[in-house]
Amino acid sequence: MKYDFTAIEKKWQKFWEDNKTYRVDMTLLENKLYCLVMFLYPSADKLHIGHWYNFGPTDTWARFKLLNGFNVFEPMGYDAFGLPAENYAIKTGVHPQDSTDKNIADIREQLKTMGAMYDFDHEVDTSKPEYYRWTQWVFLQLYKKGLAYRANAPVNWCPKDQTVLANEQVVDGICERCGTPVVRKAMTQWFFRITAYADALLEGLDRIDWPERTKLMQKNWIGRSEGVEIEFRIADSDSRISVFTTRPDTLFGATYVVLAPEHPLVREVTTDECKAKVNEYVDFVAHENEIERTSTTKEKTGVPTGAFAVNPINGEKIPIWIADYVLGTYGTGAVMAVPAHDERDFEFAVKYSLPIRVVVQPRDGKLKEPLEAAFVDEGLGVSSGPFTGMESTKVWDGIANELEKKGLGRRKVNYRIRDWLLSRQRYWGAPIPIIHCESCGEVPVDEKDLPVLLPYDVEFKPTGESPLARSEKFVNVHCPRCGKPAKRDVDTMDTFVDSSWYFLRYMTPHLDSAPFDKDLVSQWLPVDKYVGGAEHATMHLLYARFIIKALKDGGYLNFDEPFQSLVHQGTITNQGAKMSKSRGNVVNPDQFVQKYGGDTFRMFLMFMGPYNEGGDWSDKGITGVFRFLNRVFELYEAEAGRVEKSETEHLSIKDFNRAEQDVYRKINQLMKKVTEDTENFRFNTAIAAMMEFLNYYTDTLAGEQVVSSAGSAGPMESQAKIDGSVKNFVLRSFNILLSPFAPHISEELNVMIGGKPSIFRNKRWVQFDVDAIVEDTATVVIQVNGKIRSKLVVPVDSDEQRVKSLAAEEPNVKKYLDGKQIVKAVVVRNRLVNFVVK
RNA sequence: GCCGAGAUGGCGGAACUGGUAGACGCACUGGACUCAAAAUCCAGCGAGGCUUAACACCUCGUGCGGGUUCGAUUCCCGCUCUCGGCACCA
Repeated sequence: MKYDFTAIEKKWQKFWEDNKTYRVDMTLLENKLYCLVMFLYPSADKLHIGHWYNFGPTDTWARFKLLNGFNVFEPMGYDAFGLPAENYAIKTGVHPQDSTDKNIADIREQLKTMGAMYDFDHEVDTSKPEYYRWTQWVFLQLYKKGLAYRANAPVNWCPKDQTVLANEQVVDGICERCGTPVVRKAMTQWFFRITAYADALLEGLDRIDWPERTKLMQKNWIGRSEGVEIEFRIADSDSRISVFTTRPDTLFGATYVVLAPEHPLVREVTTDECKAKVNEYVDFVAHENEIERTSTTKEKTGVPTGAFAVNPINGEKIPIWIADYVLGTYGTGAVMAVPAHDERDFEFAVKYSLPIRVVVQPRDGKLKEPLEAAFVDEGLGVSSGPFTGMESTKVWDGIANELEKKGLGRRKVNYRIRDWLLSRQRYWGAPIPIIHCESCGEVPVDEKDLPVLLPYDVEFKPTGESPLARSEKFVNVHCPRCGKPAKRDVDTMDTFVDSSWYFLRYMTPHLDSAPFDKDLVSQWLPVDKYVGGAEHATMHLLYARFIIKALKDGGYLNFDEPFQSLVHQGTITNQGAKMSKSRGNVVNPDQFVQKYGGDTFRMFLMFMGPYNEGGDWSDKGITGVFRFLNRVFELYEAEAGRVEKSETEHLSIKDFNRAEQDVYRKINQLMKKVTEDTENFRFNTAIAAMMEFLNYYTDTLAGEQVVSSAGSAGPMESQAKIDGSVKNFVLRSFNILLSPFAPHISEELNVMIGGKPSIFRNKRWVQFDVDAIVEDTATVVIQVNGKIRSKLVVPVDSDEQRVKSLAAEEPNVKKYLDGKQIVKAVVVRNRLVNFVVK
């Protein structure tokens, strides 16, 4: 019989479903293990290779842990709100809810062909009222704690599409959909105060097992910097300009002050003579679009205001400029410029002939003046009043102390991270549960009145305002506080809010009385292993950490880091580009499942290379995995009749002949290798080792055939003959090793050799025999002056002197030693001998 | 520009703490089976040289240039290129 993967896979998928094989008893907490993949966006493209690459190997790992006795919970769900469904609706008129529901139904069927351990009774769907009701609840908890607020803020606006864009839709300052440059437009928006958690988010990184580069990305994104906020008095005025600097040690070198063009003091300080130029410039900057404004390659521009500021450390009067290289949104929106020690100030000062004054010299030598570039390192203070001659760090503290004493400055920590703008002027999302009342102002919807239902019948074509604003039924309500007519907030929430807490909902997806079961969540969380793409490093992974911390502070959770251990699968590209529908290079996994089966396909994805590296897609090589499974199937089919069909098999190692010892050692080595590799997501090498073993084992059996058919007596026969008990052991062990990788075929093989289904109910991983792994011979490499001249097979741990003299006797070694003087001989036990000769 | 990761045969990739580079697989070549093909099986497969009766043997070889070491894909210094992130954050 041939390996009929289609029949086998169908059969076992049905078996698993009928027997609820993967149902998890949530109340069994011993050895609990929460294995999570980032849930999926149910697009019309359905599952692509990238999903399989994320989910398949993770399922292998989860099965491996299950067989090792863990009570593994591996759920799947749908991040169903979001822009693509809405854009699709705008284009085709199909309502997002209809297309989403259909996509989910299709995708669920596709998921089943993968053979993963999902219990579909635990699915979550963020677009269903039973879910988003609680997303709104999350919003209200943050609102109650003052962590959600409304403010006027610039948003990304596409003038062509007449719509607000999410940050993810703006690629290099261009609207992802139509290619028009995005402009900034001020609108009143909702924010989460993630900045209040900046330090907590940094601190938590030290406690979690995440890829270092991801932690570093978050660290950089948060961008904590310690500095001093310094007050510059404005000459002939009572006003002051506050600047933030991380280099107060260079304060003596400040030769001008720069305000951001949108700084509130600009109008106040500008002198009459400069007014025209300044207004013109402010206007010019306001019309720059996002790319122009933030481009680092663009030449800096600016104009003087005519006013002067007084340096608080030495009373010097220095000019105040405005320039586009100072951001209104960071620090105080104003900087002190120290051209000698800051690259940007240097560039600007050179362009506008502003003075450049060196106040830090390198410890070894002097800077050549005029400077060719800013000297930004630390060193020794010069021309710095009482601080001259001191180390930069000393000057830093000295000046900071001095300013604090005089009340002209204070130490301050600034962050690069901004508050999370979460409102979207879009339809397909969870409505923000706020009511605006003329007399009461902002009124949160009462929790018992949740969910605020998203109306189905809404015109969602973009016009620049939120589609919900056009639904009178939705908008017009009575104020819950005073009863007067009021209006609902018409914005919806960023889908990253939905995905910031979904993993709490999986335990009890249909719970009606609360967002999650506090007891279950406190016992199953944090997630033990989270697997998903690195592209979420500074978005979803940061947002979720923040929401969890906020909920913990609200008293709802007993942990503050949601994902204890994180793994990123690599990205699968196609011809070097990310797969996406717009590029038309998406590869559909179904064709491979049809041609080779789900087992082969998921195994091939694991065999391609290191899991965290991904790579460019090519189906070259899938035949190798397919052949492997075919050969495995044939081996079991051929051997099934010849092995003992009992599960309790005691091996009497003492009686092993040479061939049996070899086989036993190799299978034990394999157990160790596959166990360690799978644990650490090194699937490719685990599979290679299984292939290697299969090659070895079929060769061995072939040798046995030759000997027995020849019928010759003597030592050869006794060496090659392998007892049924050993074969039985090999087949059982090998199948267990294979089962997390190719679950369908393994269930089938298990039955063929007399096992009871299901492997994943029996939960028995292999236990390797430590003593059996050790080789009894070693190949020692013999080098002369580091070049390999011969090899020697010796018993393990042979006497060094003996190995050395044996080595020297090797003909090809002797050749190189003759007539030379042996200066030294390096002997590494069981590995090599290196003669150093002159 | 800054931060991070990486570069190994025709291709994907192996190589434990510095110790046989190229495991495993693909592709390719030759052979067996077949009327033929597919599938399968066997053998070969980094480059070059020498001897080819054969086993061997020799030189070079892990992006480039140096260094440390008896010995470097592995460690150090300096480059080049590729990928990912950030984008004037003072």
